[in-house]
Amino acid sequence: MPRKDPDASKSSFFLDKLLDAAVDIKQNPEAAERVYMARHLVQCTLPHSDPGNVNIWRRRNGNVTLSIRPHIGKDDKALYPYGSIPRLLLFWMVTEATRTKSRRITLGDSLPDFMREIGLNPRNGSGERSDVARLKEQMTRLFTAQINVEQAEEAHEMNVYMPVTSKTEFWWAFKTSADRSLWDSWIELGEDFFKMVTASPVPVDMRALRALKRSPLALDLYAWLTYTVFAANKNKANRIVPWKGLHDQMGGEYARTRDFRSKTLEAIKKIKLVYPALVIESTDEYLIVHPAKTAIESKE
DNA sequence: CCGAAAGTTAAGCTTGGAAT
DNA sequence: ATTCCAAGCTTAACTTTCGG
Repeated sequence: MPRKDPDASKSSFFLDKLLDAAVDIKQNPEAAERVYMARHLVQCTLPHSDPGNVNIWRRRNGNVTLSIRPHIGKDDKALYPYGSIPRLLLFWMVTEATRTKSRRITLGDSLPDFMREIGLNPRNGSGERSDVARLKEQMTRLFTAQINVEQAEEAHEMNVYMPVTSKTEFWWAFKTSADRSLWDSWIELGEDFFKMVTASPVPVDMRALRALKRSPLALDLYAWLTYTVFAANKNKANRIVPWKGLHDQMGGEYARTRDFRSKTLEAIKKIKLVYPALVIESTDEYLIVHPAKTAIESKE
């Protein structure tokens, strides 16, 4: 009873999931699963793919520069966090830090539960390409990295160098399913990193993250748009953002801003499915974000 | 602007072996 | 024999470049 039917079922599993999430979010706005991202990390973002063995990695947004100093592995290779997994981890870390107001964050006692919580699938094998293996790799890369924020104004310059974590303890018992618990695995966020991420958290909907998680660009844009709408509402005015500037802060590595622009507009189409209240205008030079309902109903 | 091509990453499927 | 994993394989998506 073979699963044949190349065309019908093939259409697009991923698109189905996106549409399911879109319907759910539209029909059940009150069921939002509120998670947070830090404002600074919304404005400057992580690499999409492995930058390879380079010394440092930078993103600039106006006079704020975010850089990442990677952990150096045994063979002297730079190990950057990249792709969607460290982004999902950051959403989780910021959310837990905000919720508990504590630098120490526990991972719970079950690895599969933890994975589901951050939007990964614990049951897709354990090979090199599985979520478990990639999660473990990206956890190491993210937790051992140092994130720096450099703020330069006319007569004033402020630099903060923040190790993401100061201490970690993991109990990976991967061998058999009975051992698949994290016991009391925990991480302790670096002091300054903790201050930064809890200073001004931006609330987003976990359901949207799960739907967009295949695209680092879409994840970044969704969080950024949520924040930008919030800022537009606050000023009661449209936010007018030059494509060039947006490209600098989250552009992946597109050589031409116009390529970045067209890919971003495609990603925004998907984001509008999970954030239907968005009102966006686009010109050759600018992306214009209108005041609108925020991605999440404000707390009562 | 549009679409094709090339290179990465994500996700599902298959297989083989160990444990029950 | 059946179940459960680990590992490998294949295909779908995504990112980036480039030329018409």
